[in-house]
Amino acid sequence: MTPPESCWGSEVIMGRKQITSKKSKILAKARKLFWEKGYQKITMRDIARACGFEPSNLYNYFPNKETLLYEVIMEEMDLLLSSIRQLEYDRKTGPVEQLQSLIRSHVDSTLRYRQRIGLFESELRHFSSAKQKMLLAMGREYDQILQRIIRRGIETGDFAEVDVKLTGYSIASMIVRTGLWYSPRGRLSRNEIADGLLKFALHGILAKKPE
Amino acid sequence: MTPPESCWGSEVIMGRKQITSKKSKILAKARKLFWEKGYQKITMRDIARACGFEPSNLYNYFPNKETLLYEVIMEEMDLLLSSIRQLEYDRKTGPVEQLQSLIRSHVDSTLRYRQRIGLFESELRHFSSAKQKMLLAMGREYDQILQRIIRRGIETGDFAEVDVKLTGYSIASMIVRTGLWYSPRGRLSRNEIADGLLKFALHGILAKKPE
Amino acid sequence: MTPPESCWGSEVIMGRKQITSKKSKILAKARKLFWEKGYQKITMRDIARACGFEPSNLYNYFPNKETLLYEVIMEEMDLLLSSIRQLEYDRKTGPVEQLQSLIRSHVDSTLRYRQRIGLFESELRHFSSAKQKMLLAMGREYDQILQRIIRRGIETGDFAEVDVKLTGYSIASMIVRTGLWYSPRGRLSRNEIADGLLKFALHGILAKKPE
Amino acid sequence: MTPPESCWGSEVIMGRKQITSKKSKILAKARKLFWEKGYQKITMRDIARACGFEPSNLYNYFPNKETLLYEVIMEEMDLLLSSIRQLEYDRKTGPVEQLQSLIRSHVDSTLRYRQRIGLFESELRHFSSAKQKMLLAMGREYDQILQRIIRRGIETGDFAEVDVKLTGYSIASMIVRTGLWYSPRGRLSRNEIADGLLKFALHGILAKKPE
DNA sequence: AATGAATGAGAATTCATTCAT
DNA sequence: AATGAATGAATTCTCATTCAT
Repeated sequence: MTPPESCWGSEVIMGRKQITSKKSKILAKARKLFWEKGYQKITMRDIARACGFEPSNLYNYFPNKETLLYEVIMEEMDLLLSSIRQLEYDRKTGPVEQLQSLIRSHVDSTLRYRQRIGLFESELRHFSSAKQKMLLAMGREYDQILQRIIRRGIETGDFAEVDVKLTGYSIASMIVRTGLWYSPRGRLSRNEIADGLLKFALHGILAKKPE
Repeated sequence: MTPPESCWGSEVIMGRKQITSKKSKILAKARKLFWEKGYQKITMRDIARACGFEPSNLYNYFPNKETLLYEVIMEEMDLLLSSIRQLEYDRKTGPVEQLQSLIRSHVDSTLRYRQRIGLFESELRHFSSAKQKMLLAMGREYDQILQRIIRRGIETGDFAEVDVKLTGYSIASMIVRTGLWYSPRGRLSRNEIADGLLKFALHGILAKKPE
Repeated sequence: MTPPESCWGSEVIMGRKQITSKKSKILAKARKLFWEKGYQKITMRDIARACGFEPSNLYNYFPNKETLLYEVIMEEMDLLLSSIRQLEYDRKTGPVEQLQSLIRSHVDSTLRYRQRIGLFESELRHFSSAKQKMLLAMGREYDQILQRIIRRGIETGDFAEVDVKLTGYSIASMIVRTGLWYSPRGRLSRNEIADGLLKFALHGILAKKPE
Repeated sequence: MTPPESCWGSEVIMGRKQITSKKSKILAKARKLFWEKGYQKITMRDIARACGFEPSNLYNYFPNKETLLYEVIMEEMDLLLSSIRQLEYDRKTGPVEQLQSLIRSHVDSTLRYRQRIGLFESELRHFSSAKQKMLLAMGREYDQILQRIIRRGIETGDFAEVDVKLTGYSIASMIVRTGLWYSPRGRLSRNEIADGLLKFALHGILAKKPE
């Protein structure tokens, strides 16, 4: 899975398109259901029914339920990471713009499917340790990218001397949990949310006291 | 629920048979387990074993597993709310101090039991609608208190004209998710975390440009 | 229990009145519940609650649930039998009047508590064989009395030469199942039902062809 | 439900996979057990064992135990009704013959499986109200047919002016409860029972007084 | 006479999964 | 690729009952 360069890679490239395209259809249905109700509450039957066939057929595509969840999460993380990886080595744009870019990508990724938080965090313990490692690695990569941006900002003098980790976690947390209250028909659009979060992350809440 | 004087009050009162003591012992065990592994993964047998008796005995105290979870969450929310409710009507201390106080209470409440996020959010749908309403009401009360502090800060000119809701949610999110990475033996103490979050919430990440 | 002569005997006679009176209060509550919902659906807790105390206390009066049912049934059968036993040896009244008397007693006994049939028949297999024997004996006694009336009627020439058993069972069946549809506020009173059944049992449904 | 031609019809039809055959085998086993011991005493394990597989497999055919019972009863009622429905519109045969026909059908239906009364009546409250309605409707249909025969008999002058409902219920009751005492090796055959009941229903018990 | 705590046996049901076809 | 039949392990929950007090 998870080709290094592009999140689209794996399924479009090759000859046996159909298998993979079927797989990704299942993944899409499963993703939706997992987000809506949570991994544990969704049964293989639910997923199969959503796909229009019988549960046993799922096992022609995925060895078990856990793997299904694993691939759902991987695909998502992959998507997110591939959209922010570039920031790491991009020396042209300043830290503020980088942060803005990361927040936008992450907000988008988060709010595309919403309704639940923690598909990642709260189900992590279901996985075999090999898969846990993979997932944690991707989580860490995200954290690294964000922290690197912060660190660079401090170096350039754009950012204050904050606790890098704490700040990184805080920013990520603000973003992830937008999924809890966001509604497509709500007061704020995704972009407005992203901008609002950026503003808060940059300036905090305090009024600028005029000297 | 909310005992009038102290959060420990109700069960310490002596004379009669400390009605709650057995129930609250069970709740304590259940709380620990739920936080550690998540509601779904914990069985009634697990809880009973932790209590030193057989599963069926649990049903002498709680009509079902859901109610057990409900009471665990209620107790926690109750504790948190009772420690920040006062802030609402406190006109003596300024918004910054109020925010500080709220963050400290919430961080403490969050990190007392840790290891899992979303015992509240992610399990909400298990509940009967009556219980959902109660829990949501408590969630809303928390939000109201936090937002009122922000609003007041804007009125007094201490805070900038931020989006009150978005900011409130963001602050809460930062706090709640500290549970994911906090470790009692980690680099940062609870107080340091609370202070770090406050600082970030107040000033954001941007360096103060000297005019 | 079940003293040979009178159905009132056991509890009124003696010194330790209170125990027995309490017992019979419990029996009364249990009877009502058993008739309403059936033996299996009624729990000891249901009965205890109806009596205003805790389940464990029931065991101070009855060794187990089965015995409770047993005594409920016995009391009822006893009542019915004691009101028809006399008919057997009564040579003064004719068979028609005897049949009338039996039907009235049985209809009354049946419709006092209604809503369910077969408290007797359908739960019979729950009992230990000793109790089964007792209950069957009482059932047989009822059958004997009814069949004796029929037989005597045939001898006197009042009744036609019917199959005694089949006819006896049929009459009893008609009576017992009135409980299924009888309502205190229905079109027919208990007496009208009893009279209707008697009339049907006597003349059948055929019109009298005038010769 | 009611197969058009014969009560065996639906499952014998070949070509496809005899969809019902497996279900109806289970129903047959379940029917036998329910009649023998009663709904409540029979466990899903009992039924599964009788079928030669594990309990969980039952749930591939019936969503729950209640539905199993429901289908057992429906099948039986259906069979009975389809054998007497025709009587309603048959103007050629007189009321006496119609009554005879109904009694025979019902006695047969009742004594095919015996040993218990009230699989219908006494378990009615287990059902969801939708199912209760269906079952009650079938019960009412039976009552209607029987009462219509009686009413017509009165109109033609064959029957006396009896209370139609009371008489209908009485006849049905006599029949239903034959199940309690009938034995295949007993003194009376099914036909003799049916004839005896008919005779009793027609003439009652009174001797014909010669004028 | 009454109760609270506890239990053990068992019940229905769920569900991921296997496997032959 | 797809399915129907079957399973086994687990899980929640029920309930009569016991027993010390």
